[in-house]
Parts: sequence; structure tokens; C-alpha cells
Amino acid sequence: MPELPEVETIVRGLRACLPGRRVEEVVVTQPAILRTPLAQFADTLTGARITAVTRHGKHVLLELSRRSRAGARAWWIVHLGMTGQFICARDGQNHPPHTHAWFPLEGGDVLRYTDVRRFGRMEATSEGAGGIPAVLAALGPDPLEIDAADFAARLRARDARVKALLLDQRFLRGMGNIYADETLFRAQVHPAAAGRRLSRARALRLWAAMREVLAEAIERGGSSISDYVDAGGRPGSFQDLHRVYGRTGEPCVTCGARVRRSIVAGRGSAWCPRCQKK
DNA sequence: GTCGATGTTATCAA
DNA sequence: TTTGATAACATCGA
Repeated sequence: MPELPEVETIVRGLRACLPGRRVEEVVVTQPAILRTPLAQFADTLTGARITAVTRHGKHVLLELSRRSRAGARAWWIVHLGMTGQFICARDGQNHPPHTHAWFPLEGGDVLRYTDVRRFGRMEATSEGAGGIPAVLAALGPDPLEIDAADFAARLRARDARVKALLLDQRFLRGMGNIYADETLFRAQVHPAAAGRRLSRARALRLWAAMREVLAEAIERGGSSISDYVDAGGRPGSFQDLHRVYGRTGEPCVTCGARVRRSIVAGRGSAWCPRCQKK
């Protein structure tokens, strides 16, 4: 659920409420969500001021005022997994079920982390040589930043299926199952087509479709299928514009053929058998 | 009650 | 290097 557009929407919401605020307290009731030992995590965050909130792929990056002895900036990195919610709430007392951590802020609000399936993770770390924490170094380029020629060249250098590549965070950071399927449909590319088998023109079309889908989804505040809400607890509306995802068996909006669903690269994939040829 | 599916990634084996 | 299978978890619906 929280793919690039959802995380971007959450980050924009957090930016309206977090920068400049100090973390007064760290409460973690489910330490398994942490990649950093609890004591170290709490030490890093407690009393620190949040100076900036950014997105890196599907990760939320909170820059902290604190610095390590070596002078490196500290970061709080959050990945929401499949069902994670990161909400800036007024009510610091009544937490919904599956709330595993919360962070009272100076001035009264509480930043709250809720995650039904507990696939999400958070950690406290410090910047690497490039200014961004080393844990994020292995991720590929951002789908909204990579240029068309570069994308086409990288795609066509690979034997793997396009769907697998779009979902591979080392190939591109931020795409997930919904936006991969919606991108492939708009570009009229079969999810199981091999990267190398795509013409340059089709690879470029895929790039354009990807940007278009992501931009529209961000504009609509993301897709709310089951759990996703933004930093204010509000759902997005891009699910109303899905053309294949969640429409299995329904007529293709372009040609009327029944939308199919099959497993490609281990992931459920929805596609139109008539519009999306290999 | 059981089974299978659900948006995530990490890990292991071939 | 790449790929596929599996596990982590809770919920929902058949």
C-alpha cells in the first residue's frame, strides 16, 4: 500500500506539522519494529528536534538536529511496510489497535505509528559520505528523477521481466504492485515481457506512463485500498482511477476485454490480455 | 475451523 | 547475477 505516491503524500503532511518540533518522549511497545536497539533508538530521538522530512523511495526520512561525535547528522528512517500508518495526532491518549510506537512532541501533538501486519520497520542512524544514510545506498534512482534515456537503457540491459524490474528497489526506488500494474497498462506492455525484448520506443513509453501514473496518484493523495491514510488520517482517492489493479474480470477501459490476473515474478498482477501484448 | 489471498522486504538456495 | 520460494504478520472472505 504505501508506495511512492502514498509515502510522498504522508511526507508532505508531516512537513506541515513536524519541522522545528522537538521529540519529548519515545514510547515503543513492540520493539520488533526497530532495526536499532531500543535504548540507542530512544537516546537518539529523545530531545532531538526534527529539522526536515523527506522521502527516499518508500522510506520516510526525518532529519534530526542531533549530531554524532564525528559530526554526522542523525536520521530517523521509517518504512511503512504494507499496512503502516504514520499520523500526527492531536489526541495522545487513545491509540487505535496495532499502535506499536508513539512520540509526544513539544507543543502537544503526538506522532503515532500504527501497523496491523507489522512489516514496517524504523531505525535511528547517521549520514554517510553522500549525506544520506548508508542503509539507503543500495536503492536505485527515483522514478520521478531518472531521465527517459537512462531508464530505457537500464531496462533494456536486463533479462528479467519488466514487472520484476519495476518492483526491484535496486532498479528503481518507490514503485510497488499497484503502480507497476497501472504503469504497464498505460504503456500497453505485458508484465512478463523481458526488459531486453522491449524496443526503445516501448521503453520510453513505459517511462512516460510511469511518471504520469505517479504524478496523478500524488495529486490524488495516493490509493486507499484497505489501510492507507495520510499523515492527517485521511484516505487518498487514486483507487477510483485504477484501470486494472482491483478490476480483475471487469472490462478493460480501453478495449472491453476482461482484465486478467496472474502471478508474475511472484506477485499478483492485473493486466489486459488484448491491450498488453508481449 | 481452514485455506488462500493481501499492498512490503529480507533471506536463502539453485 | 538472477530468480524463485519462503517467511515475517494479521485480517478478511469463501
